Amino acid sequence: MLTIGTLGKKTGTKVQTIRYYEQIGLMPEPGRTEGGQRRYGHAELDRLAFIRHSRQLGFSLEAIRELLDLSDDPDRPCHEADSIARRQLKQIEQRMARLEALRTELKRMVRECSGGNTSDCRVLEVLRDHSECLTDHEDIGA
Amino acid sequence: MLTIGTLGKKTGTKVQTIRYYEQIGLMPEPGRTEGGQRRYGHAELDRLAFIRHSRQLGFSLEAIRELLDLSDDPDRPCHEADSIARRQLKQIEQRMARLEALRTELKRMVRECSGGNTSDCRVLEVLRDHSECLTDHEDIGA
DNA sequence: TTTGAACCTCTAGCAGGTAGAGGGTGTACA
DNA sequence: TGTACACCCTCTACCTGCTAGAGGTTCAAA
Repeated sequence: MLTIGTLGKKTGTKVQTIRYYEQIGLMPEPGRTEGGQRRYGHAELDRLAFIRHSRQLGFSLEAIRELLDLSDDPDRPCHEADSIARRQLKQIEQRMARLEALRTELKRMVRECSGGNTSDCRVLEVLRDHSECLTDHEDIGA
Repeated sequence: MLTIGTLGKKTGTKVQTIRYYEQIGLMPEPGRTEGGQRRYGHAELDRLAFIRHSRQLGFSLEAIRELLDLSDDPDRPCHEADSIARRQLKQIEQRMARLEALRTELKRMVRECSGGNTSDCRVLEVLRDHSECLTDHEDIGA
């Protein structure tokens, strides 16, 4: 039987985060000692490892919830899991494209910096003048 | 004199967001009509455009606060603004590298999906088994 | 003058946690 | 058996960067 702290160490998760996952129903309510402390078994360790790995791949908690539901039911067809993963891949590719555009603009800004005073700083100037901006950024999220 | 709605349209900012920027001290308290409605001039329009453009380049509100302080003082040396921009560029390059690694792993997952049942789904299997994971993801942020 | 779009404040909510207060538990060691 | 102290508990509030809605007021065109 594992304490919450041990579980946290084994999976690289903060104790508070494990309790948070329990609160939102992603982790089950574990058994308790007489004194009320949580004790976990292997099933919970596996489940938490699954969650953490999925988070590291950028899946949202909602997507992970779906994936966990799927993996609880071995007879459901695989394409649902596959399509969640594809969706995730697409999101990541979109984010990368966006970051690529930002990188180009920032590089240009930095390259053109004169090293003088802020009054003729290229960085500030570029930020002030949106019309020089080549990229169209619809939304701001990372 | 511009209403808050007009300012919002000109800069692509929601009205609530402008009020939020005022609340956190990023935008100044503007003049008001007798009835209490906000009215803006050109200085505020420029300032908001600066903020929005910086946000679109991924700068945090704190970084923008620094940049605005710098640009308010034309005699300060430029290298502070330059280093904020370089920091931002670095962050973006780190994020891109991270996303690149995730993309590789997700692509592998999706490619290997059998199309059968979840019981032998490659996607779920990979998520369950962290040891197959080639990348080391320190933190999860986007 | 009337209509109705746009404005006002205030509070609460989103993701995905993190931090701290104030107190209880479990166990190793003497 | 006592005691130290690391770890656990709940609860609440905070973080970023907004967004939504309730309930009410103002402005400007027709």
